[in-house]
Amino acid sequence: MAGLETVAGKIRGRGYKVTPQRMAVLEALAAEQHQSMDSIRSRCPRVGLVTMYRTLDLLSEIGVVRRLDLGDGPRYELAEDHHHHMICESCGDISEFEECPIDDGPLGDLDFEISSHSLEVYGRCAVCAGGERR
Amino acid sequence: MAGLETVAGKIRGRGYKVTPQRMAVLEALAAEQHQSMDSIRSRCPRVGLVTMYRTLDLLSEIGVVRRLDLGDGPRYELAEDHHHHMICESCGDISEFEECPIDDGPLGDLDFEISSHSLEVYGRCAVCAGGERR
DNA sequence: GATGTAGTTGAAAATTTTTTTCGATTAGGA
DNA sequence: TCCTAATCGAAAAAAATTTTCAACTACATC
Ligand SMILES: [Zn+2]
Ligand SMILES: [Zn+2]
Ligand SMILES: [Zn+2]
Ligand SMILES: [Zn+2]
Repeated sequence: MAGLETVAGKIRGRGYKVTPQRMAVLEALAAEQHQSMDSIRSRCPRVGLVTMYRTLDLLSEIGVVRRLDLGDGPRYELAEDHHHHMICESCGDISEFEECPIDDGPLGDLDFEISSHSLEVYGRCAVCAGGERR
Repeated sequence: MAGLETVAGKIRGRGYKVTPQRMAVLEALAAEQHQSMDSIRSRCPRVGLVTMYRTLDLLSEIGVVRRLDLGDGPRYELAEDHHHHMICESCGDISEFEECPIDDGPLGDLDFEISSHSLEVYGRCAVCAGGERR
């Protein structure tokens, strides 16, 4: 995982200040991927709600954090490695996978300059799919 | 495009009633894909806000409508054909493409039972990319 | 066509989520 | 140590979504 030191440097590099609140949010994010606002908040009760919103905005802007829209409210995660999500519609579990069909085999001629993308698959996780043999 | 008659049948088939409000929302949706709540509402001013929310929920539930999360607020579109979206971060234009890397080449072993997926690409549309040769 | 009823509607109010204000506080350079 | 622009957060405002509940209506049945 990219040390928080590195992130601090990125923040300063952009002319922003490294504050205890920002570091607290980063640590909260480092504890677990794709957390909801409430989850993050409960991990750093000292950080005010407004600051929370602003911090997540700022971190997203400088590319350190990624905001996700997985169906229920917004979620956030550290934008370390590129990956995609599998959302279990049965138990709500969210897991990740690295394989990327977009990077692997480029799309045909879309006449569009792609800078990023997101891919989510919905269905049932291994546990919920139960013992049912494939 | 799947006639609205068909949809009416699907609504009745699920035990729901076909009301003027529901048909009005469907017609509004048929006018244009991926519309925001406001856009849909302006196309059927007679339908109350609460009914609007409930109708979109119901239509999503029976699979007639697809709710999209493309960055700005939620958007809705008729779930006719399978396709994906290209969102221009410069002008905000949203366009579609049929090519589907997930259906084409299945993902590796994910140990996950996929029932649906969504894929969005962000970047600059042809217009915004300007004359810049590839 | 008239009747009964469960499903539906929407105004108002309650909640929840996000943004704006603005005076007090602070990180970090000089 | 000083200074100042950046930041913080309580409070209020605004926006988005949901709940209530009494009146209304689609439609199956008679
Ligand atoms: Zn993730
Ligand atoms: Zn990818
Ligand atoms: Zn679309
Ligand atoms: Zn697809």
